[in-house]
Amino acid sequence: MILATWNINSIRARLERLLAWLASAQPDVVCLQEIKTTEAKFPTAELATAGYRCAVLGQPTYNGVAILARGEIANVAAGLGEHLRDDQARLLGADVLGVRVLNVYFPNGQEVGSKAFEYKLQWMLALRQYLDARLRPEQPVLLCGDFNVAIDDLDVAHPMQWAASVLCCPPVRGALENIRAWGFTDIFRQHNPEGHIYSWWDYRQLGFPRNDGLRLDHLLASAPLASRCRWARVDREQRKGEKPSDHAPVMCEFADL
DNA sequence: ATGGTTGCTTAGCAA
Repeated sequence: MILATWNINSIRARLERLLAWLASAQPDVVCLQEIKTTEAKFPTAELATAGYRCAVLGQPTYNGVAILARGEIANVAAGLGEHLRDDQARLLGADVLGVRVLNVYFPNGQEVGSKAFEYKLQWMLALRQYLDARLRPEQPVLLCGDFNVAIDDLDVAHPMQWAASVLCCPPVRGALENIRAWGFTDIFRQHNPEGHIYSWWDYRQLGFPRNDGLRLDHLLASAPLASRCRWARVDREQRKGEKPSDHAPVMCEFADL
């Protein structure tokens, strides 16, 4: 099974690119973030024609996540439930090919010390509580999406410039370690231990041409799933050309699924 | 320190 996670930064602005990429990359499962639209305006028909079923958690203008799959999508669950009650569309869980897939779009946090930053830390703590309450690390679980966190300095082209930012600062990295400690392996890092492979480049300041990027989009797998991972890579081609998202897809393959 | 770019929605916010 080939799975991808991609912050597409508006699915309606990127639909033609998405359809062309699905046809060439041939993923079985795709987790999208920042679809920036509602269920009603989601291009369900176009994706069905391309061979994908969709589970969508939408919101006007901001956020929004969706899971696309060639097979059945079952037991769809939206949000963090009792662990964090709000109206931001940031988490969608579903069973796909025997895997519990959790598609996440973490809050960015804007500035350290801001209300948005406090919300980010609260959201991350609630995610750990959600995992504790609903799932077991002995199950095949994949937590993937845009985490808005660079796990360590191997995920950052210029670590000094970002050390104090909402993407890298110690409280945020600590909150991510708390989530990882539930029972996840960073399967991308496992297969790319040298680091310095990025998934996001700012639109400004020639971020991509300079490869001034960060790895913010992650694939975290529980042990029984991590052991099946054959490879993981970033599809940098999708950051090139006309009107790219500021993120590239991160992909992996699992054996025997 | 600020601004640089993009998308949604149409001025300002979020990233």
